[in-house]
Amino acid sequence: MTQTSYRQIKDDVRSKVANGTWGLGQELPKEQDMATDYGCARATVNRALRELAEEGILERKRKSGTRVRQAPVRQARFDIPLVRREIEALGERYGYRLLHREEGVTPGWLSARMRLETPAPVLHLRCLHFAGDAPYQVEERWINLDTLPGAATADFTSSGPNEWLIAAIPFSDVEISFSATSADADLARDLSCAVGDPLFQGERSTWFNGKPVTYVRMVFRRGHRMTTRY
Amino acid sequence: MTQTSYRQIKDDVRSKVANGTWGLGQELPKEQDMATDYGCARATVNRALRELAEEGILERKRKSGTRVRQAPVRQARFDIPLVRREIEALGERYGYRLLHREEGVTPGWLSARMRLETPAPVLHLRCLHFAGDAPYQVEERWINLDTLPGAATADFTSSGPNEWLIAAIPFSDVEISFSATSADADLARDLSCAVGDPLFQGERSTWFNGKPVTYVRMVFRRGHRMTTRY
DNA sequence: GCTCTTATTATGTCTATTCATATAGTTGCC
DNA sequence: GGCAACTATATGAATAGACATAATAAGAGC
Repeated sequence: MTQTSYRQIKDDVRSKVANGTWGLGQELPKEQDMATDYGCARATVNRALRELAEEGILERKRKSGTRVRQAPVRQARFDIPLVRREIEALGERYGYRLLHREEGVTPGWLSARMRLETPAPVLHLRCLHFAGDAPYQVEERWINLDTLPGAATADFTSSGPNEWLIAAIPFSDVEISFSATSADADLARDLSCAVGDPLFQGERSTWFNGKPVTYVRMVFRRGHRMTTRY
Repeated sequence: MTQTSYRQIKDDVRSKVANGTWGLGQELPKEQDMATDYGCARATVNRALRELAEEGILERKRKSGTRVRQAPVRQARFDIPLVRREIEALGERYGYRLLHREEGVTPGWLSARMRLETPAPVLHLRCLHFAGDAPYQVEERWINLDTLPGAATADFTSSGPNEWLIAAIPFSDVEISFSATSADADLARDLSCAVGDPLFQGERSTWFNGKPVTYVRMVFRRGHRMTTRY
């Protein structure tokens, strides 16, 4: 191959940063010079450097140039798939069960999470996702019936609300957060663990054009880890 | 402005997906057509769509075209800054204390985490990071002295190993994972919480050219959450 | 010395064109 | 029908050239 790929340049720059040829905070040659060195167009170098900057490795500023980031504010990317896929990716059989279903109005803490001014009618569901025969995740979900009245009549006994929601409504804003919690009596029973066991949990709120759609709390089985590499 | 920016196109496509104009799995017009519609070059549309695909909103395949992703395997990006920055970003005064320092060899579990064949000499540090006067994070770190002999003589009493490491060695491979743990007696004392409290923890291993550099376990104060929006 | 203005410059983006590459569809053979 | 070979096509990527923009550096005026 005679053409220089932006990938080659990325790899080259990355390794030069990794092996210390270009130390922290050091300024790189300007795009035009690198382009001449690599024997390619400036646009090609530009793309390579731009992507590396997005990955958090470089820092770029107009006029002042490109330099290696001082403090690696590196951002880790985690894939947040559907539970079903997550379990099937583990090579396990996916199973689902609806534990509880109830209509009501948003309690105070939920109104806050959903950024609601006044309480709204909600459908509350508690479901269990299995990996093989073992419980994998407890999903506790609230769906705003003002935004999605159809949820009241939907059947969640054989498949989870996630699948239904995806088909029912798009979303424009999402907030995800992860934290630790400990197993209360219900969680201990559903996830077959001991009361007080530390559990990893995720919470996600979604909005559509400013209107709250749903809030979900996903509590994973004991020992769950969310991992990424780069 | 008469020129069409790839940002405008991104926003437009994003909103069309968000408001349901283009439903899940639906195929978008081909690049060339969109370019004519927007009155811009195909490269501009290409950049917009490429970036949206990278964000997990679209799915692209040569010849078959571009479509809205069916299952939002959306990837959440979390910024993993230095603790110091994290705390200062909260508007709190950053504080640091070294709790423990010890040289030894890698125990079995650590060899596994570092993917070591045979045990290696390590420096073990336990540090505490403060937000204001309150403990914020316990950092338990092991540094491979085979890779970084200089760590043995470094002074970690006034500033954390992270700062030192960043200046001392670049890294090429990183593995991060998050999970839940519960407070043992030591953690309870250092983080001023009760024994058994659920705590959010992160672990990070780094390698440089295949050689293990360091492993760190960061246990956050009670109630810590890692959040992202998009 | 100090502030304001101006010129310079590196990155940011867009265009138009070209070639590369994966792959869905079609064709043709058995 | 089933399978291999071929073709058409949408995206992927590179090039050269142009202009935009932010920010530094230099200069003017006080």
